[in-house]
Amino acid sequence: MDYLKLSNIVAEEIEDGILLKNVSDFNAKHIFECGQCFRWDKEEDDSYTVIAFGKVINVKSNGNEVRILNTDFKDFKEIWFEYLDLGRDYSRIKEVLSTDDTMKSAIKYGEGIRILKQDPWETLISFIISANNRIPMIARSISLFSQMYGQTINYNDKVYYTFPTIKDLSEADLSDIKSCKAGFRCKYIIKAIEMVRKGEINLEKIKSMKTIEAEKELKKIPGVGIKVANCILLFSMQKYDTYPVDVWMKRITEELFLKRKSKTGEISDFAQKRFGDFSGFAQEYLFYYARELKIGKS
DNA sequence: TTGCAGGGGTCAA
DNA sequence: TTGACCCCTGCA
Repeated sequence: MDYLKLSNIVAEEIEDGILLKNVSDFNAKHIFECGQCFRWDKEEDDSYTVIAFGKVINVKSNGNEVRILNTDFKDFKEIWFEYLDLGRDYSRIKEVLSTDDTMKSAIKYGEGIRILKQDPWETLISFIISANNRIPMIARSISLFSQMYGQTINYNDKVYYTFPTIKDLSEADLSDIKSCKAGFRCKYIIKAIEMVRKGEINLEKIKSMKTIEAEKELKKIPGVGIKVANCILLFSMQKYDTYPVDVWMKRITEELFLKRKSKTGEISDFAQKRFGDFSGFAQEYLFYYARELKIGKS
C-alpha cells in the first residue's frame, strides 16, 4: 500500500484524499473554532471545509485519525503538514503549561487545539477586519472580500473563493471594498494593500524579524495596533512568545490569575513572565476555555 | 415596532 | 485618556 510517513504520522491515500493515522492532539473543532481563522464551514458530518493557500480541503478528526479530502500526498507534504502544525509535539507544550489547576483545566478543555500556520497576508487583512467586530461579521466580510477579488474553486458542487493576492487586488479601490461591509476598516485595508504592493511593508521580512521588531513594523500599517499585530505574529509568523490581549483575554487573565482589574500592559507582562516562549499556546487554550464557558463575563 | 447599547481595537485629539 | 468609528444583533 502506498503511504507516507512524516514524524510519527502515517498518511494513507484514500478516495479523494488522505487519511492520517497516529496523530495526537488534533481536534478539528477546537482548531477551527478557537478564533484563529475565519475561512471554514462546518459540515453536517462535523467535518470542516477550509479554504487556505488557494485550495479547498475538508478536514475531519476522529481520535488519532484525521481525514483530509480533496488533496493528495504532494499537497499534504508541501502545504497541509505545515499549515496544520503537524510537526509539533503538543504533549510537551501541555506539560510545560500545566503548572497549575487553572491551566490544567483550560488545556483539558481545549485538548487538540493547534496553532495553524496561516498565510501572513491573509492574516493581516483578516485581523484588520477583526478590530471591534464580531466573529460572524468578520467571517462575512472576509468572505465577501474573497468573492469580489479571489479566484473561484469548485468543490462538491459548491463554489469557493480563494483569498485574493496582491495581484488580484490591482483594481481594488475604496468604493468597491466598502461593499464587503467592513465599515471604517475599509480604508485600512486599502492602505495595507498599497503598502504591501509598494514594498513599504514586506511580510516575509517581518516574519524573519524578532518579535519586538516585527510587532513594531506591523504597527506601521493603519488599523494594526498591538492586539492585531500580536494575532498576525502568532497565527502566521510562528511568534509563540506573543499573548494577544483582547477583552476576553483581559477578563480571563484578571479573573483566573491576577485577581484584580489590570491594564493591558500588565496582562502582557504577566503572560511573558508566566508563559514565556509558550505564551501563544497558553493564550489559545485560555481563550477557548474563557469563551466556551463565558468566564469573566459578568 | 423602534431605539439604543455594544462588540475578539485603533486612531486622533 | 477618551470618544468616534461601520455594521449588525440583541434586547428593552
